[in-house]
Amino acid sequence: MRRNIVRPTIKEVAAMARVSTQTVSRVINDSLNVSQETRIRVQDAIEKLGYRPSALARSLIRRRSHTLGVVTAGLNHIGPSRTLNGITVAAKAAGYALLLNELPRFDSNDNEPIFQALVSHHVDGIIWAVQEVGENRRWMNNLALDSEIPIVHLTMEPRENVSIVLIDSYLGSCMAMTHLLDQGYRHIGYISGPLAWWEARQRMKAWKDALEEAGIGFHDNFWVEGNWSSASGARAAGKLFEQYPEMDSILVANDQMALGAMQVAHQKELRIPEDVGIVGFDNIPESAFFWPPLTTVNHDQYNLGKVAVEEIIKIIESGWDGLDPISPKSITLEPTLVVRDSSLRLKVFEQKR
Amino acid sequence: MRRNIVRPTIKEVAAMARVSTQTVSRVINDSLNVSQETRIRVQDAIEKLGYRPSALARSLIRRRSHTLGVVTAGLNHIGPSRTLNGITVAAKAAGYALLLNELPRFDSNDNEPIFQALVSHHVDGIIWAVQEVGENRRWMNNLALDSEIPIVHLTMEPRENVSIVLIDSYLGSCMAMTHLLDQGYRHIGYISGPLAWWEARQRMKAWKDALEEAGIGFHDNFWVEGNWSSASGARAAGKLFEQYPEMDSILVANDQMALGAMQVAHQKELRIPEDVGIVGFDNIPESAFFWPPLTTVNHDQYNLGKVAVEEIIKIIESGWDGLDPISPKSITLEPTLVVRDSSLRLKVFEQKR
DNA sequence: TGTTACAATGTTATCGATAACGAGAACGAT
DNA sequence: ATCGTTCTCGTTATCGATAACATTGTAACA
Repeated sequence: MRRNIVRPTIKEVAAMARVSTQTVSRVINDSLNVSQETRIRVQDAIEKLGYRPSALARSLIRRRSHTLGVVTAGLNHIGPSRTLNGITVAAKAAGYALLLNELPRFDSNDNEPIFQALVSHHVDGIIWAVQEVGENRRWMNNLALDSEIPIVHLTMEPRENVSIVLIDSYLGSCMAMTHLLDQGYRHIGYISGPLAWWEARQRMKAWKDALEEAGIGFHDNFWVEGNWSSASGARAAGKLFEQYPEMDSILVANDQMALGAMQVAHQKELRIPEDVGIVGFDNIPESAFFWPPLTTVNHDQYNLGKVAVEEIIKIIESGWDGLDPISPKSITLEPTLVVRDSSLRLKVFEQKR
Repeated sequence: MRRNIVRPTIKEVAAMARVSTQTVSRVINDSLNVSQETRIRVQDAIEKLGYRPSALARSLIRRRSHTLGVVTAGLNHIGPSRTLNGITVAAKAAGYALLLNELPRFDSNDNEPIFQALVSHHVDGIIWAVQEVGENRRWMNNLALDSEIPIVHLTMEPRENVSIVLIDSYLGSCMAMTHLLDQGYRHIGYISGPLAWWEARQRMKAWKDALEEAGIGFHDNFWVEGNWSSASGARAAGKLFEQYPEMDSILVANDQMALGAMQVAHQKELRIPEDVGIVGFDNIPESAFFWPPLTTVNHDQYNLGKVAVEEIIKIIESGWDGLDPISPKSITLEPTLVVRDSSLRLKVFEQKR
């Protein structure tokens, strides 16, 4: 019953225009060697039938799909979905379709099936938009390096012979620390993301290094590990206030945990930023409306996705045009610091004077 | 230089196993009529060559792609991406691939190109995961109704002969209003989403109806229109406090705007919930950690996506198996109310006693 | 013993397009 | 008049697989 109305194929167009399918193909591909007369006849037929070429058939014969595979994880979090947003926009601008895959967990390492699925769809390139967590890059050793299909990875530790795009989290944390020290905070606690995450380790290392450099030194009581969620941020803050009573500020590895920490501070009737300064990381849109507004490191995940697409398309098209192959490299994007009230202790003091 | 390592095809497997390609095809498709001996020889060859069938070639000959087109918008917002999350999980469970498309704006109506692109990729079905906003469903009149390809729409006004999955926002607002009235609030202001959105109109209508029903009545001073952002929520709350001084509570059409409203309340040194109760909508994960924690309507967008996929697969497979076609219908999911401190005025009064 | 049935396999056509090659016409050069 | 070019268009092979049909061999049955 269904499928009465079948999409017209190139054959029907050819029949209607009384030419061969090859000539129709020439018309839709803007080949020069078609007479004006014939071209118009074919275009009329196309118009009348509502014909659109099949991307599938084209991909097969041209051995080029103009499709990118995207592998992501945790789309229920805002970070990965902002990156995906950047990917969709850049892909559309470049005329590529996207085949989307989401891993069940961030640290999933059983990725050969996904890889195979993408290959079987003849994608021209793959964007592996999954953070490096635990052992979730081990599959690369067996598989991808000798693969003929280009891959760009997001947010993983730079390696030889791999294309990577990432945001410099270490730098972001440094900027946050400089700011806190400038504001006169000296007892700066830290709430980390899960240390299985490469990026969490980067962010934490910068905090530690900055403490050492400032001559403050480091102690295990100064920090607690969370799991990125607001709930874990709240728990971590609770522990920190207990184990580090002199603490006058907290650097937090993401905004959600910072929100949890702020809630705890409110419950303890501590004033932010006078009694405790708070700085987050990521600059989620809501953070400007936390109470008080949160100082945070702006981490442009949209742009991360966009740059990754641009890079992989460069790689694909260079290979296709027979140009010199682009050698794999890491591209590092820089974060910026967004200063808001949650850490502006000096401003409050001034106002009180 | 690149593409030395070409994927093996069924022909190479056939050659290595000394059988016809048809027999290889039988083996990979678990056909019964293959001798044990041959089957093993073929499987060995497959193994040795690392052969995987081409999804592209299969889609073409089988006239079935096992691919769904997904059209979304605003992936930088958490709502759409949670829905997408549900879509990816359900699609993977059912063995379908996803072709992703993101509209440049929520109210984009120039959708024929996107539709054509999906059709040209031979998707088996389309999930139109874009809210109904402004005129963004007008394209359906021209195009989709006589199309042979099944479509499921998310969150749009129920219509005849269209498959729709939606969450009952009207009901959600009603639940919120009942709760506020129970808590003794009588001057309930409203911050709406942009009224070009069908869902925003639903949410608002329930507020209005509940006011009338409670005998409180309605005045234009009682509400302000926002644009879903926290910033607009803050602006709206500012206006409301001015134009509606007796206001003792605000129902807000989403959590982000509620956050903005709470910030304004803090700035005015109003106590929440004693001086002003606040209820949001959506239950974003952060809302449990606002200060105070936000009462809100839980809107399961993950499930929305999941149900949509299950529904479209039912439709696709019924058509494919020649079963009775499933007639288009609306599926309505129910929200729930999550009560937290921002609206619990009675509890605070009790504690003070 | 011939007929039938079925299991196991191969051959050819097909999905919807393009690549590769070829052929006729028009034209100018020799 | 012959030849080579160029333009226009058609024919055949191909991408990587499966559908549809054909063929062979063997066991079972009348």
